[in-house]
Amino acid sequence: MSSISLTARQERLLRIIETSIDKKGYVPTLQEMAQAMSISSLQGVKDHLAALERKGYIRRSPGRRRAIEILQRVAQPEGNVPIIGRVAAGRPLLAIENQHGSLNLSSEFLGTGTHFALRVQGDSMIEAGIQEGDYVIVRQKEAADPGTIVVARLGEEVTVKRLKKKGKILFLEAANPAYDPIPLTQPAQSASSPRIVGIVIGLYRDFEKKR
Amino acid sequence: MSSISLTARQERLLRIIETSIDKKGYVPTLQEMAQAMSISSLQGVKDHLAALERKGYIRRSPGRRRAIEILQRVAQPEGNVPIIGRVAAGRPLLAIENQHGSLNLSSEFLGTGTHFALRVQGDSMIEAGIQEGDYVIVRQKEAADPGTIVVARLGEEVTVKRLKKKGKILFLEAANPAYDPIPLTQPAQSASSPRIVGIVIGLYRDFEKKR
DNA sequence: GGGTATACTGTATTTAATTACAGCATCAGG
DNA sequence: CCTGATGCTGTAATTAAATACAGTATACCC
Repeated sequence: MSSISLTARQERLLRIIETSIDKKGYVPTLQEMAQAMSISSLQGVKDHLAALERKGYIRRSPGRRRAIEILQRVAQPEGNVPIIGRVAAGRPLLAIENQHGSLNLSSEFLGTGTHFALRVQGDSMIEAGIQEGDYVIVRQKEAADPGTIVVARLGEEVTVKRLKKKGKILFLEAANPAYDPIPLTQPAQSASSPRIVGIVIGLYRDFEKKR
Repeated sequence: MSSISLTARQERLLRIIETSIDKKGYVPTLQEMAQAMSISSLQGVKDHLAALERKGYIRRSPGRRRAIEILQRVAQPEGNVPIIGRVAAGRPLLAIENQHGSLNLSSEFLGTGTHFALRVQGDSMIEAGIQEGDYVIVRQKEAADPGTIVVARLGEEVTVKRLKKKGKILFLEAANPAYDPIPLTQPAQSASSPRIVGIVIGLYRDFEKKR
């Protein structure tokens, strides 16, 4: 899945082309790309395109107008949620380590913010209707309201829990009574203390292939 | 949501443009459209484009090449699942009456066939982890294997049930024991007898806005 | 039965957009 | 310190593709 890396300018150009296709439905002209890149000469754009083609990100049809096909995207298209295999415990943002594919949801379901999907392991949320193997759709956020189902990081582990408030202390509670609630210090006192990563806004279950 | 209807030829041209954008990422030329439509003159294509623009389906930028923006699609893009409000009891295929939006899923989750999404009403499948308000993703099919969760039509009603086999007779069984199993005659004897509409291949739950 | 929309054929013209050519500056690697 | 890649400027030439113009035929509506 890894591929030849792009320079900053090359990546910017590819993003410009991707955006135009997503928003308008057609490929921009060299002139438009030059303007968007603040380049006064078309040759500069051509050079970047040649580099993108050489690196396997696009395919051009020489001579023909508007004929740039994108083979490999750099930006996620709108509504595309990456499915994450493992979540790294780096601070302050999550590093998306293994991307196991993607789920596409209409933006009316997503709302604003950065989203990712996570495969649920274990049965800790079975009473909330979340089963093992389900994909939870998560919006990245460091804070949440009590009652919300959140994704939290506990050391190296990432779990799905319900946020509860007892008195003035917030707890991460599993829907399964076999698990003990975990107190949440807020703001987090150390790098290793429990931390909210995001809130669960959706769930997808695949009845066919339980991969 | 209703719009000015297209003639057969106009609709075909719009589909050709949509397909090119979906598959290649760019708009076809008039020459390519003419070839795909089996028209030898470009003027014929231009006339159709003018009609499509007049009816509000596309927007063109006069003089500029490749500049056709689609404002209203006729074909669902790949992976797009319409959310159905009501399912008409017409035979033999379902008539999609009210479209309440759409859900977009990567084709790796969908597989082949015609799909739609349905909002679950009632708690008849609560023990299978399907809750009221969930969207079930359905692949249209008239037959299913025992054990599968299916969508079936019972008179004017459409319900989600599990297909069970007892001896040689197939039953539609709710996961909730409060409901009685319904025997399924196969093949269906009359227009009003229970009929399988499709199989549930996925489920989406929205935790945010319970619309 | 005249007016308007659809659905084309065929050729000529124009131009939007790509390509070509000639150069220059910077930086990293061997 | 030479070589190759990146990252540009600027002008001229070329051409892919849209436009323009002139017709033809059918069908429907008032």
